[in-house]
Amino acid sequence: MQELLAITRALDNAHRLRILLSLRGGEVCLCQLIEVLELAPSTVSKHVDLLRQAGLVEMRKDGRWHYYRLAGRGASPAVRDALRWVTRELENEQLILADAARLAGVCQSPPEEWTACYTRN
Amino acid sequence: MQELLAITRALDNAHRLRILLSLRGGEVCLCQLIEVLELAPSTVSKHVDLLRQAGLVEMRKDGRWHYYRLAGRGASPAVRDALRWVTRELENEQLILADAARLAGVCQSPPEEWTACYTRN
DNA sequence: CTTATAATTCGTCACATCGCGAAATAACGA
DNA sequence: TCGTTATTTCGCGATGTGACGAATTATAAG
Repeated sequence: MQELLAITRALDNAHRLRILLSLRGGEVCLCQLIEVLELAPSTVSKHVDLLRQAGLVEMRKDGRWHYYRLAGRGASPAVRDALRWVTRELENEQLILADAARLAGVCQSPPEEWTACYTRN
Repeated sequence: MQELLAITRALDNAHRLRILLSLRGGEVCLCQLIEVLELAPSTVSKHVDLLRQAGLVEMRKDGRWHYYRLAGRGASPAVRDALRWVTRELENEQLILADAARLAGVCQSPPEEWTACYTRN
């Protein structure tokens, strides 16, 4: 019960759903998610942490950057079903398609070549 | 997106999950759910209303009694997947089994033959 | 060592949620 | 009609959530 509630709680927020759908294509670092969602860094950090607590997302640190990805083979059935469910439901949503387009722009160049996250506008 | 959020919001509460699992076997009226959950009538009423708004349960009025059941053939894919998901995840939970046992006791006799809901203790 | 950048933690504020009891509503029965 | 029972609505209080900015930490670059 606790595991399922952690998952439903994590899924009960539009921004967190958008994060999950943004991770369909593979790893994305936090600063890229900030760009996509247009939220404060601290806010996005808390969102991904909640997704991680629910087991929906995994993290990898590479220097300054923290890369997030959808939970993989090791995930529980509850998590895998949840990810399939939300992906199937939302992948054709207008907002999700727009996020994907924006993310594609942000991912043109790797973060090393960016100008700074917070100083850009 | 709005439909999915209504569902995840409805699923993000232990009492509402217990209500859904209590409806696996068919129609149950509100006063029986009150017995199972041991919550105030107004509280349970609000919970089932939220489940109904999300499309997860349907209602039928029969005199004084309001009978609730899981959404059926007419339900959207999102709803049907959600119900399959939570049912599969929880049907073997300790608490859910206990609820089922209590509900079986409450359903021995139809509500017409009960002593009053709120005067019993 | 100093600076800059990515990310997190912390404190705060506005607002939503969940529980309850009291009161209102609906429907049956005497 | 009047009382009883089932349900809903309303208002309240305690608690949780989601947003932000400021301060802190970690790592890389100069």
